[in-house]
Amino acid sequence: MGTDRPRRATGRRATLADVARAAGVSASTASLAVNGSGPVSAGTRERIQAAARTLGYLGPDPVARSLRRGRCGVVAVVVSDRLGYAFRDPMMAALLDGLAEEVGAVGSSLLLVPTQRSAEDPDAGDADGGRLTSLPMDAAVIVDCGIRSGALIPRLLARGTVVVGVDGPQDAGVPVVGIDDEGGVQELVAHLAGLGHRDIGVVALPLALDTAPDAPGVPRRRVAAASAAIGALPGGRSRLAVSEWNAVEEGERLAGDLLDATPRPTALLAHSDVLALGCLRAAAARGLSVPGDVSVTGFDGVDLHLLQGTALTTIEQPSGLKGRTAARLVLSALDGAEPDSVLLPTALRIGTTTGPAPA
Amino acid sequence: MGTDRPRRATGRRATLADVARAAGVSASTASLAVNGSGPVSAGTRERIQAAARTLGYLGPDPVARSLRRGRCGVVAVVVSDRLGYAFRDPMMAALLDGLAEEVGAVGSSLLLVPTQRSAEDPDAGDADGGRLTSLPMDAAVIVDCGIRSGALIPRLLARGTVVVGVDGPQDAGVPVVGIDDEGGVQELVAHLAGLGHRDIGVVALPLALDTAPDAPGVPRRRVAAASAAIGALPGGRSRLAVSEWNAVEEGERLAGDLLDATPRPTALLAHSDVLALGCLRAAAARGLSVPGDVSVTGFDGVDLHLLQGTALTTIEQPSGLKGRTAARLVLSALDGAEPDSVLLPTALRIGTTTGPAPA
DNA sequence: TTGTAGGCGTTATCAA
DNA sequence: TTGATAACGCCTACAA
Repeated sequence: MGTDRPRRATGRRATLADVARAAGVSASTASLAVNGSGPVSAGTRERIQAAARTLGYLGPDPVARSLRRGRCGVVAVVVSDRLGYAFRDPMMAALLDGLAEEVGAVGSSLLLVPTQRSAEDPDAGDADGGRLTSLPMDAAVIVDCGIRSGALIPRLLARGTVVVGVDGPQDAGVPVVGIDDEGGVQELVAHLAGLGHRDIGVVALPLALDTAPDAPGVPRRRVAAASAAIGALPGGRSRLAVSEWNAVEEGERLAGDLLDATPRPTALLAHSDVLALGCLRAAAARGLSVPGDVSVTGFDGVDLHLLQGTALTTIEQPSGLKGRTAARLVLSALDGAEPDSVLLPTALRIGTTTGPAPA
Repeated sequence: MGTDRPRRATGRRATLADVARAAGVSASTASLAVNGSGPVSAGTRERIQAAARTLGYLGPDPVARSLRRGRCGVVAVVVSDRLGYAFRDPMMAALLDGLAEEVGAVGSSLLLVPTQRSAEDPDAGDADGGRLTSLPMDAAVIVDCGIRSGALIPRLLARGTVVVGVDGPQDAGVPVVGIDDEGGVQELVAHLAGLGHRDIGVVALPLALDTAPDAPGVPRRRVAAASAAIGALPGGRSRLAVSEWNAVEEGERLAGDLLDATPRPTALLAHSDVLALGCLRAAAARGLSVPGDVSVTGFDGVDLHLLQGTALTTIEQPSGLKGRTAARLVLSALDGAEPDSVLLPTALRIGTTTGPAPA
């Protein structure tokens, strides 16, 4: 457009300089008065405040202040581009809630940054479309489950942005808040094995959105752990179905495929509660009883609000705490510390969806 | 671990001026080259790019650019402080998805701003804790359902921020994307009345978080419409239970109270699908069959992933479209237009949770 | 207690 | 095609 006038036609908004001029003081004094950040005599302060009111001055411009201070009060959260699905996962809801609570306590807010849709080459330099690095932010939290991080993290770090991972990535030089995924899967398999299950269908989180194979993220870690644990059972057999995204519909579709196979697996081990809910629906749609005909396990321990006293057997993880912990790592890194990664505890929660393998 | 101190270790990050100096050109030319926003000779461009690479220049600083341009590429979404619950509402998920999609198309992102927790006086000047007006943003989308807006909107407008409402507030001088709440409730009541229901329990969204009574938001509008419509039935009787927040647990608690009363209402009209799910759970917990003993209706038309072929009777509203529409209003207002409010269509969807009133 | 000076990093304007 | 200049609005040493 060319006109050097970013503002509205109605004349510009009052600025601190205007206030200072009107009050007959210098801009620096006005700044002190407005921010309460220095000694100002009562009379001067009042004159300044009066001038501010008269001119309709609404406080310092956030952008200008950010430029000057080097901080803008924004923490980015990099999530899957499938926002609609990401938000429908109660585990993500709790995570965001925890994050927002902690960063909000210091006056910062969360900037939601979906990864680019349909990034062909995840390792391309602009896997993030250049967008992430052109938005104002003090720090970025990478929620690894469902993210192709590509060259994102190095670029953010080079910029001086604080980066914290959730559930990954490992070995990227950033602190990560995570859980023992492998341990959790092993517990589930052991539980099923104890009930006599040998033929287990695995409904996995989307591998396509995982980090690179050599630095596996949540989906690959859980898949590998499940294959290994099931394969180690005497007579153990696992069949893998990989979802396109973490959604109930996907769980239902994949579980349907697995349950229609012959012989039918006696248990389904889903890698999220959301996928597990889909498994339950698939079983119900086929008239199969749970756990009579087939056992189902999830992972996350969120409240799915299942009807009639059904409780999912799952691995509980502290999602809200995860968010709060990630926020604390962010804040301490912004304070100049170099926080270490954190591993949070999980627990097997046995519900009503697992039982003895049918004969 | 390791040596990741890309920040202050070697001094400041490379700036455009550094690149220009290294390439032996002026800052303005460097800017043109870096942004591709003007005529630069091939040779000069290459020298500049080489210098940028050498110095590790990563592109313009977003904050400085924002200050200069007067735009920062951030659209705030003001939501209930109960983020954990807000996000667990599939209707909010769809709304955010739609919003993110449209604003993302022009390179902007969403800034999540929860309203202040426990604001005593919603009309106080700093009902937003001063936070909203101290964060960088080009526009704000106020999701009215569950928000005390207080003095927020006037303050944002005074700042020159574009403001768009979703579901309200009416008459605040900002364009609003909404639906016909009253019409929807009336359709539901008519449907129930046609099935013989006269004694109807109403499970309402949190009024406490509503806008001022004289400019009612979604909760009050739906409550008023329900009272009026039920009261207009011959022999019609309504009982009201108001939730503290929009969550399944709340619906369950309130529906429990209503169902335990004598005489028991023959139908529950919940003002959101999430609350309705709670109603279904409460009925199940009491061994009441739906719709045999009690009918249940919701509002929103989201997919609750109910088990076993249960489908909620509800009012469908186009949540994703709502988000996309709000985004379009934002973008056109940022372009200098003065967009009008939009009313989106709804439709009654009859499921399996409503049936004839028991004798 | 107040004012002066300088700069945060970028980009629009205009002249060369 | 390039460069000099001037903001954008604010804040903080430092000086008075």
